Amino acid sequence: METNRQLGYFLNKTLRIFKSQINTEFRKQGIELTFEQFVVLRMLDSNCNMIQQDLAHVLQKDKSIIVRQMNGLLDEKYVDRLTNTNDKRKKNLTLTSKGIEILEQLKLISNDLSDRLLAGVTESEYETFKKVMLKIQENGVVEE
Amino acid sequence: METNRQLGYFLNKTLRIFKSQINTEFRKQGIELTFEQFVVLRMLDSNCNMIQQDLAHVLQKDKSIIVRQMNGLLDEKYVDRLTNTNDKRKKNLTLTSKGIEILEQLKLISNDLSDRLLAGVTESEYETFKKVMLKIQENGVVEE
DNA sequence: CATATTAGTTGCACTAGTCAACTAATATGA
DNA sequence: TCATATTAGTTGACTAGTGCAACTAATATG
Repeated sequence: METNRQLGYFLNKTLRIFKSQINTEFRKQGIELTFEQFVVLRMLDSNCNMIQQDLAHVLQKDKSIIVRQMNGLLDEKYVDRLTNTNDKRKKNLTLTSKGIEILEQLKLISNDLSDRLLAGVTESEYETFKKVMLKIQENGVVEE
Repeated sequence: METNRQLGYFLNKTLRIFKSQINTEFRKQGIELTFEQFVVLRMLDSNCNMIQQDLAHVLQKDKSIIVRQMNGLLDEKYVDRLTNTNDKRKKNLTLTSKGIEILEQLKLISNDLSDRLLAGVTESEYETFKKVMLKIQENGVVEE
């Protein structure tokens, strides 16, 4: 494979475009959430009873970041955080009905934006694109 | 194309892995530069006599961000910033020899990391991957 | 020549992320 | 059992990156 692939450069620029446009759309629709919080909400929607450590692990973030992002979501009552009765260290996270509701709106915005940004990209090209990113994520796991 | 592609999610997680690992490697080698500054240096290396607005436009960032990133590079004497004699509003940016030198080191780190993260990805898959990102960037251009 | 535009700069506010220290709860093993 | 280690969560201090608005200085435009 050739050198100077500029992997980081391409990823960086592409994500900045995505993030800035989705955040702009959130503001336009009066939604006071960030893209990162959207990712967390989506994660809680598809995985039941996650705790903060699970989120930190899946998203490959420091647990302190999760705490802070969660605080915002709790303040706005999008998420419930309940201490696990079997293990009082753990706090189970679940979406409230308000959270489920806003998530539907956020998904619509995200899907519309993705449609627009991926115009002209075939299904098979997108599959390859996703496959490469999953491979990078797999290769990027840091051994402890 | 299916909905719920999670374009942002994949991009976000992949880039976070890349950035955090390249910044760690920079620190390990005693390099006090960030990934973003590396991108800027690379850009100045391949495009002669850019001004800050050019950088802001190519990188799709606010011009104020460029000013601040440039200040750090100027302090460390990796870059020269000279007022254009024909148009005194503009400031031409060029790499110093120190800048060219460190850039070679940064490129090595970046290429090594990319090699590691892209292990198992074929040349043609990477080409498709890049093509999709370029398409997103093209579709993401905001009309003024 | 008045006005608009452009390039750069600065201040302010905020999100994201890193790191270290800390508490509380639970697990482990001599 | 009980000292010790580990785990989950929290907080504080710090830095990088970003976005926006206001501003200066220089140039372009009609």
